[in-house]
Amino acid sequence: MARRAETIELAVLGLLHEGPMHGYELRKRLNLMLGWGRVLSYGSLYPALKKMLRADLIKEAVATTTPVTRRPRIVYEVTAAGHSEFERLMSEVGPTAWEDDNFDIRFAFFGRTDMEIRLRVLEGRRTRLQERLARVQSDLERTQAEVNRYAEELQRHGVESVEREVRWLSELISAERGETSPEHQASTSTSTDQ
Amino acid sequence: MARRAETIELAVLGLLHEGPMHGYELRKRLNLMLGWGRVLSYGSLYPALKKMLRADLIKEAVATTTPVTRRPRIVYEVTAAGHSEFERLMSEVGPTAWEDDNFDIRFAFFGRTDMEIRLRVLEGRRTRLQERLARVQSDLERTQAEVNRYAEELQRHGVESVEREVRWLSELISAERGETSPEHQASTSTSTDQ
DNA sequence: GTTAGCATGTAAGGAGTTACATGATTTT
DNA sequence: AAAATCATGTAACTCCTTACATGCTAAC
Repeated sequence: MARRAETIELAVLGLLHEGPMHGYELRKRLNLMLGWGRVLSYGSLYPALKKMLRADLIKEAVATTTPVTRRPRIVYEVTAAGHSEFERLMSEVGPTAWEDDNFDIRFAFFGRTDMEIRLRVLEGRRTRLQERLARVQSDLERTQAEVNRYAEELQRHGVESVEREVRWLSELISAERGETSPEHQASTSTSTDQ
Repeated sequence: MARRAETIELAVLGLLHEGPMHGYELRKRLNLMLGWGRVLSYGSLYPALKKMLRADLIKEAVATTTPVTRRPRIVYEVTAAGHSEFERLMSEVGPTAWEDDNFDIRFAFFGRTDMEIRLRVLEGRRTRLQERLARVQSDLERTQAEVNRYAEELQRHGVESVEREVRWLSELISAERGETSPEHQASTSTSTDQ
């Protein structure tokens, strides 16, 4: 269960919000968006689209810009029900929102949620990562395992990566709180730890 | 297929090399080792152990240190065949060795391979990540997608993370080559796939 | 004219999680 | 005494990837 089915649903709904799209394009955009790891396969996307069609979350539409010469492509757009579903999914706060695979796609569509939700999700994720760090720390203490040089280096790099993400989240959180205007730049060098 | 079956096999073989262990402990050690993401469930580990038993890669052994009072635990140790299999898996160079999920566990057991193999795997992974960066770069150029602020920030953070891992790999490669200088050079050539 | 990319699907199968079952031992 | 953790499994189910199948279109 690398990604829960809901994640791809949310992603499709979110992307389709930008305008009608067909499957192939949807896949490209998705892989660009969260392509830091596995890519989504057609065998996964097309059935998902069919399922969403049946659930009336999306509907087929005519590709207006398609020249007559081109093979007719099936273009999807969001229905009213799909829009509600998107809103519902995006306003979820709780583990599902900040677990590894779900967080990214939610974050990408943060522009369409309230700041209150954004803050809760960002803080939730940060807490999650900090718990993870604490757990590894305590596990390491009680395990007298003869760790070799490489395993140790891997551990160190892992910890550093997570700590880095925690700092990133902290910066985003203070940015959210600091500026009420949505026009601020996120890449400030505020070194607010945690 | 978050992790290919071979990965858990390699991990078990590698851990068992440190001495006999039972399932529960194996799982804990494994999750500590690569716990930056999903944890391995029992429903996954125990069947894998059974399968490895049948394949004669591991065998049950008596838990020598178990007090009589304790419930007898099934302790596994590596067979000769298991040892060969470990060697075989560890000397693989090629995509399977440097894909996301496989790389970590291989790296953790680097202490038990030749430097030649280590260098090839490290370089292979670095090339992989660099290709990924290049691909995202070029995809971004040809996509005029109206990326919102948050999606952009996510992208930026992703790129930075990968770039960071590339630097890490470069440092490790230099270290392997005996160049103990903390600074890494951009020199590289070997990217031959296999 | 042939390769590469566009475009849409289906079927089989693998891998692994969740939930279920059960019970011992240690810690609070 | 209760709660946590140790300890070992199985069955059902979900999700996803791989491989297959098909055909168009742009570029070289």
